[in-house]
Amino acid sequence: MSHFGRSGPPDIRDTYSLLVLNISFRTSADDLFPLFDRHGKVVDVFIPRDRRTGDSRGFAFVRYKHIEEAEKAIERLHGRVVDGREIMVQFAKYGPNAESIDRGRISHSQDRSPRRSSCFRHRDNYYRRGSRSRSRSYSRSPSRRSFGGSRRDRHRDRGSYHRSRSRSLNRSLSRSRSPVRKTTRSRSQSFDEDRPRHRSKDRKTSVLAKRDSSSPRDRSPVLHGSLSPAKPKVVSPVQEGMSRGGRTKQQSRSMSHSHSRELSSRSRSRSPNSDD
DNA sequence: GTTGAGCGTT
Repeated sequence: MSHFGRSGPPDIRDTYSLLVLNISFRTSADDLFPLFDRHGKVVDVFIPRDRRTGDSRGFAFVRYKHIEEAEKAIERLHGRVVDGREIMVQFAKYGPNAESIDRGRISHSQDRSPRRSSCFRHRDNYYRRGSRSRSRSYSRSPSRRSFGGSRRDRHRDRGSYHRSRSRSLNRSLSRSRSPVRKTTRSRSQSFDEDRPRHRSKDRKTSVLAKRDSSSPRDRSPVLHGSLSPAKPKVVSPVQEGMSRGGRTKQQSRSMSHSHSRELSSRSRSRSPNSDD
């Protein structure tokens, strides 16, 4: 969806597309439009969003009708601080169909691209399908003529092409590793395998259930909270008891049920290891 | 209140 509320891109024939990087996650197309429209006729402003969360992905596309206006906008707005962040403005190298485009120019020669299949287009599918091909699989033309290539290339060559949008999820998962896994793994496998399944399912449903944000500015932090480890409150005292007492996890599990019931029914003020 | 490499749409 574009800034003008239509479905899909507007008349993009012979427009010049600028990629605006490093915008704030709170910056909306309405913020960028007046800024860029001062330097020429802006045909469209589009901020790609994460399809699941709806969050901005931190960059935008601004389309101009004339190339000289686009160039002027680059000169004037590159490095400008918008919403607290120094934006980078450059010609887009790829069109909406991941075609290589010339200085951001979008002509009508993008009927269909054999390089991509539609199921691979969306970023959500990249990391799910390919083990390592979840990054842009479309061929990048080496003609990076515009400025700013060196900085971004440095970032890319740093081996950080794992920058998929699931970074917060990765952080959460890496943080959620509990030291409990160190204990005896005799019959604890069923327990160890059960817990993450429950959690991931709960997380998924909660994310889907809470996807209700209408405008980006009204975004509620509950989204990120649901993506966080989100360990159940009742499990923390049980985990403490497990790691300290060193009892088997089956026992702990059966106890955790009764404990959680007790703790929820009673005033929870009891110490979890009061049964020693 | 929150992240920060990078190229796109109901």
